[in-house]
Formats: sequence, structure tokens, C-alpha cells
Amino acid sequence: MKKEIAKHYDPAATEGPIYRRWLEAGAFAAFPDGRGEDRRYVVMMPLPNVTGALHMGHAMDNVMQDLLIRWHRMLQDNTLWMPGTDHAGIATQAVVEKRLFELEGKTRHDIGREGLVRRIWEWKEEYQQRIIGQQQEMGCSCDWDRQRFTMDPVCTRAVREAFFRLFRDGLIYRGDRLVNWDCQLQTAVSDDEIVHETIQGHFWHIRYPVIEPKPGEPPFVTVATTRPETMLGDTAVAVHPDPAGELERLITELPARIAAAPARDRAGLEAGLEEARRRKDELLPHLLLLRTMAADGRRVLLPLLDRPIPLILDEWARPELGSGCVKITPGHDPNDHDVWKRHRVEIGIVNILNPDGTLNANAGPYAGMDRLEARRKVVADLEAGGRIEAVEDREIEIGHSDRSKTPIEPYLSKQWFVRMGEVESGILCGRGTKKEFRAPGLAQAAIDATDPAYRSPSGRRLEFHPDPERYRGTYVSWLAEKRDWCISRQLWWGHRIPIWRGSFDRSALGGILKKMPPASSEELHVWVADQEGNLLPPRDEDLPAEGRFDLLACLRDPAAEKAWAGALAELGLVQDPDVLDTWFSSALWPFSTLGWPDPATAEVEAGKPGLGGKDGAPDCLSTYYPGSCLVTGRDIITLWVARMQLMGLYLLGDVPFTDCFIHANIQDGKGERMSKSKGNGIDPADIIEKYGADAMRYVLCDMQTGTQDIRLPVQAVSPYTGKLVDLATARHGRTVFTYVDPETGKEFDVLGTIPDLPVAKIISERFEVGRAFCTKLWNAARFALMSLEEEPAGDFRLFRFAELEPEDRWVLARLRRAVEAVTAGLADYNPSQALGAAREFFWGELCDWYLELIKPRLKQGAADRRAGAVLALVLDQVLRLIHPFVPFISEALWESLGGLRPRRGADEELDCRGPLITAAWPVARADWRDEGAESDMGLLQGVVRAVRNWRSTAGCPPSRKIAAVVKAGGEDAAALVRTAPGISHLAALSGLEIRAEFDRPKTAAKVVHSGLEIFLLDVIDVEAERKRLEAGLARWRKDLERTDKKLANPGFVEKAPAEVVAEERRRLEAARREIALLERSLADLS
RNA sequence: GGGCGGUUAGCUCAGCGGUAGAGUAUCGGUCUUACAAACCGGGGGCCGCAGGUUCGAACCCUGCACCGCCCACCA
Repeated sequence: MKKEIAKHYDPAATEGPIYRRWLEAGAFAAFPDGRGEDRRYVVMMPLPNVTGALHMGHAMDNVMQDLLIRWHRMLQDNTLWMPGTDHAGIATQAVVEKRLFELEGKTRHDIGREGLVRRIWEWKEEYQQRIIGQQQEMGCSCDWDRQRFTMDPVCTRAVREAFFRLFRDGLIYRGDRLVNWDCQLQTAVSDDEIVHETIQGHFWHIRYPVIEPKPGEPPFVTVATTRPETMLGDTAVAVHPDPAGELERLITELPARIAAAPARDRAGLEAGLEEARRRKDELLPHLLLLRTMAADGRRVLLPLLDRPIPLILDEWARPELGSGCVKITPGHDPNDHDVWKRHRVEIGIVNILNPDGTLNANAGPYAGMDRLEARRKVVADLEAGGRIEAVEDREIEIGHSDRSKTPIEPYLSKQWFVRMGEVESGILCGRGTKKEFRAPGLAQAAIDATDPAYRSPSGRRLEFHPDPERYRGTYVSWLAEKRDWCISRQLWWGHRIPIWRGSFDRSALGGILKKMPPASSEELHVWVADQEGNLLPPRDEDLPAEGRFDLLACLRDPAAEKAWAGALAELGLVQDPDVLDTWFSSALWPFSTLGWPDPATAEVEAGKPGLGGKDGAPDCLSTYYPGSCLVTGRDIITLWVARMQLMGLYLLGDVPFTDCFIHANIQDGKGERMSKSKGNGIDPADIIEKYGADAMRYVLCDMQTGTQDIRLPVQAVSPYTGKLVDLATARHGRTVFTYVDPETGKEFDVLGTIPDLPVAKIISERFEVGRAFCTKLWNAARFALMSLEEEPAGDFRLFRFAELEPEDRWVLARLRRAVEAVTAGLADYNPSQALGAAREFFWGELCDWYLELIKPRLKQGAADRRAGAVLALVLDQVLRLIHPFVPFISEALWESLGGLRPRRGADEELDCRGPLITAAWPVARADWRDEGAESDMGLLQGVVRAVRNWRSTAGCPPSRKIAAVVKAGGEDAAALVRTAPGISHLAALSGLEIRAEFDRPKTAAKVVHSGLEIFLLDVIDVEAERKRLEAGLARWRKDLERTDKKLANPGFVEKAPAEVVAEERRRLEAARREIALLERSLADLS
């Protein structure tokens, strides 16, 4: 079968059809089968949010996964890559709400919960399609039939089951906490969803008058704040219980710390010491007085509201800072909240905020104002009342919501939490499984799972790559805080919390508990919570005699809900309106997608493969859990990796994956992380359109070297001049998405967000490397295929390594090394190294040397079939090696190769059936070693390079053939005889003689290479020749001098390892030899 | 404020104790029948700065400077 191969590679015409063929062949599909545990490879895709389209950072993430998956598929593992998308609760709702307001001027309250959720589903459908389209364009070989969304029925069921189990085990509680409140989205957000920004602010010092001061007592105390409006919620002023001792301790300890501190910190510490001493002398009497007043129960009057509040003693008030006194606002400051917890009986707690950020009735005359407006008014009123002692300008760090970009307010509200820390008597992990074990607490279980010395009951642990210790440090240090995880969000988009609750007085509680529906403990779990949030068993006789209590009832699944929710409602319990943090459902992703808790009954969409076992085959959960490798960026380690680990360990008794590959982040030309919101993101589709998917993948793999981050400078093609504009230096226009063309001063857009501005295409010359590689691959294959066309495909003969020519054996020996190097690079999570090894073999050895060498043999046709057979074999192996990196072009060439040469191999016939995507990964054959051939080729390359070098400096083009004589004897001569035809061909010689003795004719040039003298006849230009020889001599003399000096150093000779010294001696000898030859050549010239 | 990482050719990055590397850009040459999106050849580096350890330092140690990332409650 003859098939024309196009002269140029056209990615756009090739990629789509190839991808469709893979899909039709079911090449991405995974099914449980008989392959053992060590032959599975499972990757769970980090779920892209459905908030928007993907950028190059996602492309990196997806390409890394596809690389590993394709490699393992070729290793013949049972390979599952589970794709999916995340509902991304807060982020998606924020985007849709924003759009609703911009386009229709409506808020979520105008269209209601149902209406908003419906719109978010519409948005999700649109962006999910867009994301899948992008991933398919990149060549991602995920099992699309198994694709999941975090709000699919099967995932939702897992969320509910996980919640039920955590709740039953007392690991979920409802607490009165200060949370990070987003006043715009009106929800709590987690610490991880906050970004801190430094802004210019003020520090106000305010005087609170002392109520009826006694003689000698100060008329007021001064406190300071950056948020003056919070004073409306003050319930105390604190002073340190032992200011003298505290200052003394500082003065004693600081000198030691100063001595140990780095120089740059010293000045600050010394100033601190000086200040502490000054305070001891000047401020201490005042503080001691205040302490006595506090102990005496004295009070101060809160200005503006004229509310008496107590002076209290608490260590939070640091005598070395500010006035030594601190206002206490338990409702709006986390530290003050802690103070309140220590002084519950003495002081109150006041919430002054409404959920939307306006002040409530507790703010008295300021009620109804926005908090920032109130701040101005409070300051003005305090000033008018002479209460402001001083105002300082100061840089302050303000937490902003990552989603709405508005300042976060600490806000007192009831939220749901997962208990991360140790639990008395520990927690049972993997309950009901064979891997059941006890752990001190959720966070500790996840920490232990990464300890190299630790062996889980399953024998598995988690390891990070490519820098195990560094990333483990990030993971452990975050988990070690064991901060309870706030899982409730006041949103409408997400998994509803499956709790029905009511608040009852102790007197009513007994009766309610008696009337609880007769649901089994497998359907319903009930806790009673006291005002502190402590969980108590719902037994009337065990409860405290009085107080107010929350009754919390969790219904396990929709069936239980259907059966008993009505009964709960009749008792006065209502379902909690909140939804779960999006990370709660994504933490379950490694097993919720596989049908946990029961694959047999997992509900999947029509037409999708089921998750239960069929015809005796195991089910998906037992086959694909635990998974293999999670591929993601550093920032996700705490947000997601840690949470998947602890959920997997708790619910299934095993780590969800054993390896975590942390890849580099993509930065823009300024070195800032690429992100859509920054406006510096680029759509992989732009790059694919211009350079092709393989070119993009090639470059992403090549950039992934193991360092932190990768700079990707991009340029825009100016829509005004057509010239390139470097976005790293261009000025922004009216938004971060627009830039100003430096030449015309006109503005353009890069994302198509501003309707009236022209859009500039984005390019990055980095990707030209990838395109060049594809072109080279295409051309080399085209040459090979054209050559192979010459002979009939039918008469395949399996040649033996030993019967091949030296260059054939050389290329196979090099192939063997390349297979080892590529495999090792992939195993080490170093795609760049793996790709480099493949490229070096393909380009630097196969194309540059082997193909050129065998051209004459290929022309001989039937006389020597060996070159063609080796060529087909090596091309086969190169395509396999390169396929995970550049899947489209390699698959296309594989098809052409198969058409011409369906049977390939040497020593052993290869299995070449089927598409490349499922072909076997190359094996490094131990018997393809040939040091003799490699040394012959080394000589050939050296001589050819020497002649080319001379040609270049002498300006003698290859079209001018030259006769040459090499003076050599012994083994060198024998090797030259073997390689002479190749040398002649590659160095464009008209003839090459090897002689033991030869005197240079006057018309010959001479070049030397490793002791050999090469005479190029009838070419001489004496002056040019002299200059060239002198330059060579200078280089060698410099080398000799360096080596000589090194060997003359007795320290070196005595202390350096013997082989290093021997190597230097060899160098010295080589230099002397070359110098002697060159000197003789120079002498010959005259 | 704490932690982690980076600083090597114009650019993007390897190398991490034994003569400074790749790709790209640049310069010179070549249309050698697969490939000018190529081939051949060349130039270009106080390996951020200052000390130290070592026979020997881009590499190890200690400072300093600048850049980036993560974490953080200082009134």
C-alpha cells in the first residue's frame, strides 16, 4: 500500500480526525479487568471550576497528566484518567450573580433561590462544554464516558454519606464562631479564600473616659484601632495582669535574641528593647494603676454610645505596644473573641453588623449605615467630642475575599465545622473495611500518611514529587495547625447540609426527644448541642438540668429524608439553609466518582458505564481506589491534597493516591502567576490554533524541569500596526485586560471583553520550538517513508543485531540508551529531561548522522535491505517514545509507517498492530550494546567535524569535493578503514586514503583530531592555513597550561580521587600530542 | 512578621564539588535530491554581591541585595 505523505505537516487538519479515531476506538476507556493491583494507573483530574475557560496554567496541569497517563497506557497498565468539573460553589455563584446584575440589573433575591440555581446550571453547561473542548483540543486522553461533575447524583450521594458518618462520629459540629464574612456575597469564606493586601490606612488613638475617677486615677484610657467603627461593639478595655513582669521578661530576654538575630533584624529589636526600658520607667506606673483599677472593677464609658464597659485583666493587652491597653470587640475581632471566651461572665459580646455590611441596631445612631460610611462618621463624631488623641498614617494588611474582592469582616455567626484536631479516644478510620485503623484525629491521620517511616495498614503512603521533602513540609505545616474546617456557606449553589435542627429550652427537650421519629440509627443520627456547640447524646436522662439546646438531626440519604423529614418538621425542626464548602465535595472526588459507598447501586447517567462489578469482574471502587498520582500546583497542596487525604483515610482507611506530582506554575513575562482575574492568562486554544497542539505540549513538557515557576513572555499582535507588543512592558489601558499600543498610543483588548476595542491575537515565540520539532519529525519520517516505499512490504525479514552494519548497530545502541533515559526522566517526574533525551536521540543522532549515513545504502535498493529494516524499526521506536509528548503527529506518522511496513523489528519482531496510543512502550534491549560501533562512530563524527570546521573557516563549500588522506596506524587505521565510506559521504570528500606514512604536499591543508593528521589535498591558502593552525595551537596551549598547573599542585595530586587525577594526566598528554602535531604543521607550511 | 524558592549567555531555562551547557536570538557559510519552519560553523558568561570551607566552589556554609510564592490575629 502506497500512501502519499504531505510535504508539510498541518496540525489543524490532522489533530481533529486523530482524536476522533481514538474516541471511536475506545482508547481512553477504562474497565476493571484481571490486571493486578500493580498494573493499575489512576489519575483523578484536578477539577477545573466551571467559572470560566482554561488558561495556560491549566494546560500545563492537563498536559502533565496526559503525559503520565499515555506513558502508563503504553506500559500496558489498566489506566484510568477521570475527568470532571467542580461546581465551585462560591466562585460560580459570584460570577453568575455579577452577570445577572450587569445584564439585567437584578440581584439573586429578585429571582429567588430556584431561579438563580437554574441560571447557574445553564452557565455550568456552557462552560463545562468549553472546558471539555479545550481539553480535547490539547489531546487529553481522559475517559470521557466516566466524566463527573461534583453535583452529579453519584457525587452528591457520597457527600451526604460522608457528612452523615462525620456527624455520627462527632466530627462535625455547629459552632458560634467569628468567621470571615464576605459582605457582598453574604457568606462565610474560609481562610484559604482570603487574599491579604497592604493598603494605606490610619491608626486612630481614642480616649475612653474613666467613670468617676478617684483621686490620682487618670481621667481616661487610650486605645488604638485601625477600624474605629468597631468601637461600637466594644465590651471591655483590657490591661495586662502583670505589666511589670511582662516588661521585665522582655528586657531580660531581648539581649539574647538580639545576639542571635540576623543583622538586618537587630536594629528593630534594639529599638524594641529601648522602648521596653523606656516604658518600664515612664508607662509602668500608669499601667499598674490601671491594673489596680481593673481588679477593683472600675469601668470606662464607651464614647458615642455612652455604654459603661469594664476594665479587665487579660494577657492579650501587651504592655510593650501602643498605650498598653486594648479595646475588646469580641464580635468583630478574632483575638478579642478569644479574650471574650476567657471572660464570659464579666463581659458581653455585641454584633454590630448586618450580613450586608451595614450596621445594625446595636450601633445606635449609626444603624443602617454602611460600615465604611460609619467609620467616617464615627471618626468625625469622636473628633468633635475631643476623643481622638492622635491619628497615625500606617500601612495595614486587609483581608479581601478572593471571590468578590471586597474587604472581609470578622463576623459572628453559627457555622458548621469539621473537627481537625485530636479527639479523645481517637477516630476510627476505614470503619467497616479491611483497612480499619485508629488515628488521633483527622489532620494527624493525614500527616502520618506522609511520614517516610510510617506504614499505614495498607502499606501505602503519600509521597510528593519531584521534591518530596519540600512539598511535604508545606503539607504538614498546614495540617499541623489542626484548625477546624468551616464547611458551611450561606449560598444557594452547592450541596445542601442534610441537617434538620431546632432550638429548645431544656424543659421542652425531653418531650421532643420522646417524639423523635422511630428511624433506625442507620437512617438518622441525632445530637444535642449546648450553647458552646458541645455535642451531647440525645438521652433525656444524661442532659444537664437546664439551659437552651439545639437539636441536630442528620438524615442519611434521600430515602430517609422522604420517610422522616416530615416528622422532624412537625417537631419544629427545619432544614439548615446553608450549603457545603465546595472543597467538601472535591475532597471526596477520588472515590465519590467511583461509586463510594456502594458502586453496585451508584446512579450514573444513561449510556455511561456503570460502576458496579459485572460478570464476575471487580467493581470500579475496589479496582481504582486507591489511585496513583495526583498532578497539581503547589497552591493546591493545602486546599485540596490535604483534604482528599484525610477524607480518604477516614472513610476508606487508605490514601486516595500514593504520589503527588507538583508541577511548576506558569507566569507571565513579568514573573507574575498567570490567572484570568489578573488579565495575564492566555487561552491554550490561541496557541493551538497558531502552533498546533503538539507544539504546545512539547514546549510545556520541555519547560517542566522541576524548578518553581516558568516564565512565559507573550506578545500581542497590534491590531493597528501589525507589530508585536510585549505585554510584559506594555502599559495597561482602562482595565487589566487592555493594553496601550506604544507606537500609536491606541488601546486594544486581549480577551475580547470590551466590545468597542479591537482584539489583539496573542503569540509567544516560545512555542516555535515545538513547531520546529514537529516539522523536523514530519520531514524525517517523510524521508524514511519515501525510502521505504522503494521495496515491497511483503517480504519482511527479521535481521539479527550481529549481522548489521556498524552504523546500524550504533543507532540501535543509542536507541537503547535513549529508551532508558526517557523512561528514567518520566519516572523521576522530569518531563524536560525525558523529552530532551528523546529529542537528542531523534534529532542529534538519528537525523543528523544515521539518516545521512544510510542514504547511499538506501539507494542501493534490494542489494541491502538492512538499512531500511533498521530505519523502520528506529522510526517505530521513536514514535513510541515521543507519543506521550506529541500524541497527534506521532499517531499520524504511525499510521503511515504501518501502511508501508506493517512488520518491524530486529532480533525479535515487534507487535505493531493497533493505534500507537495503545502500542507497547519500548524496552531497552540489553543485547543491543556495541561499544566497538560506538567508538567507530565517535571517530567518524570527530573526523567529519574536523573537516567541516576547516571548510567553514576556509570558506570551502561542501559542493566542492576534496580528496583527503589520513595518516594513521594500528587500531586507528583499522577503524578508519571501516568508517571511510561514511566519512567521505558526510565530509563531502572525493576520496579518502588511510596511510601509515604521509608527507604533506605543499598544496594540502592539515587538520588534526585526537592524534590523527588529516590532509586535505589541493586546497591550500598558506596565510589562512597559518592563522587557523595558530588559533588551534593557542586553544590547546591554554588547555595545557591549565592542566599543567593543576597537576603541579601537590594538594591536588595527593588529595583528589585517583580517577580524577588520572583523567587530568590524560588531558595533559592529549594536549601535548595535539600541540606537537600543530607545531609540525606550522613548520611544514614554510 | 514567619516559611519556602529563585538570581547562570540578549531571552527562557538545565547543571548543584572536578575543563561553564541546551534551545532560542545573534554573526558567517550552504538551496549537500526529507527538511531554508533546514543544514554546517563561529562569537557571546567575574554562574546576583561579599566572606568562609576545600587540593579544587556556579555547586557546600555564613551574611547582604533584589525578585517570586505560600502562610500570618498584632490594638
